[in-house]
Amino acid sequence: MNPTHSKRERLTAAAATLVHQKGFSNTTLADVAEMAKLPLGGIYYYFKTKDALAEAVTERRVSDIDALLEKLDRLPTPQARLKALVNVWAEDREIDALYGCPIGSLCYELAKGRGPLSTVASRLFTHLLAWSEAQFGLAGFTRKQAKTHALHLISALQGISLVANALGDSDAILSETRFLTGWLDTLSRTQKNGGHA
Amino acid sequence: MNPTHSKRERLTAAAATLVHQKGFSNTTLADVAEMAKLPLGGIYYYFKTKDALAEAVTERRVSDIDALLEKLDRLPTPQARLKALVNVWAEDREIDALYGCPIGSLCYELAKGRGPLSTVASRLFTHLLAWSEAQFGLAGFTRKQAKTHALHLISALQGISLVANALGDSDAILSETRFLTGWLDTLSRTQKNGGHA
DNA sequence: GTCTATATGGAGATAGAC
DNA sequence: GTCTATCTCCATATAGAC
Repeated sequence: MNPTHSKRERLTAAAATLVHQKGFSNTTLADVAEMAKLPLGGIYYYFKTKDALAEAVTERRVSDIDALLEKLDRLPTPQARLKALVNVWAEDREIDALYGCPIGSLCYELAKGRGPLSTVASRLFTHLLAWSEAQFGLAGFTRKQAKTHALHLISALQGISLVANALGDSDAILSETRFLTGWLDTLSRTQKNGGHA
Repeated sequence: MNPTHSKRERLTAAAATLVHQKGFSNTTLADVAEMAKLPLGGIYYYFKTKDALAEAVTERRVSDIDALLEKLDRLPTPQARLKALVNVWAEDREIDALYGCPIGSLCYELAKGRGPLSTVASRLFTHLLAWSEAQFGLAGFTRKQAKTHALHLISALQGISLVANALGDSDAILSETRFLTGWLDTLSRTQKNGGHA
């Protein structure tokens, strides 16, 4: 509605895309302005500094995660939800092999040197981990087991994105997501009271 | 011996440390010169460009990996070697939680945008994966299983480094390395002809 | 609110004395 | 081979007209 919000939205969207593809340091405000079809100086009405733009991009990623998890919450069982999360990586394998996971690569870059920004970035993982941990809990695992399994799952997804990106090989992601799906199945079978949400 | 090599060595060592701590983009040649106790201009006698320095850092990491794997090769069984690899991450957990895995964070950064440099960086993972795959093969797995397991292992180690770095939590690395060690034990037990190198 | 023009600083890279 | 001084470019950021 408000044209102000529309431009701000275009800026964060353009920045999110460019940061994913080229990294934050390699992305110039001129790049962002061009993709958002705004003059360079126009950015500063919406964002005082480049770091403020990075923060907006991070917030946007947090929203993406929250929206995804809400969608997954509609599935009937925790096992189905966890497998659906894994499946998101399988579906995004081509773009992740090209540019890495948008969350992981952002966190890794923002963690270097910048104090305040890295704090915001860490929220991306606390959300994912808390949700996964909750699912494992609902599936009947103890709190400790749920925590360990959630950490393993999210780490594996982040790691395969990084490795596949380094190798430029999207099939690696497919291999690992199949492995993780199998692991989740095995866990369900091992459980006594297997997964009634 | 040659004082030239000594300075070149000091430069790559300083660059490797700084790139790990602050990232490649955030590291200036002035930083490197200062840490290596050389004047800024002196760098250009050894490295024509900043990218050439990045390449030297990457080569250095490749050497580190090769030396590590050679050391692990002296262990009696493939299971012992794989568990020892995991243990390296457990031992390095404090520094990895602070700055991320030196290999993974370097690859992620160099993969963004730079064509030629990312190729060199990918060698870091091809070495690690080939070695791990060989160990799983020696442990009695089929080629396909060995490939899958190697990818899972290296991904998990990379992923936990990334997540622990984002959270600033070295205990996360400890949790995951314990999990992986347990997984390797389970694999051995599942195998019929368990692991005679 | 939006745009143009410009200031400022910093980082990579070079020239050239020694 | 080594060091000092400097150049140039470019990216962030600002000033100020409209």
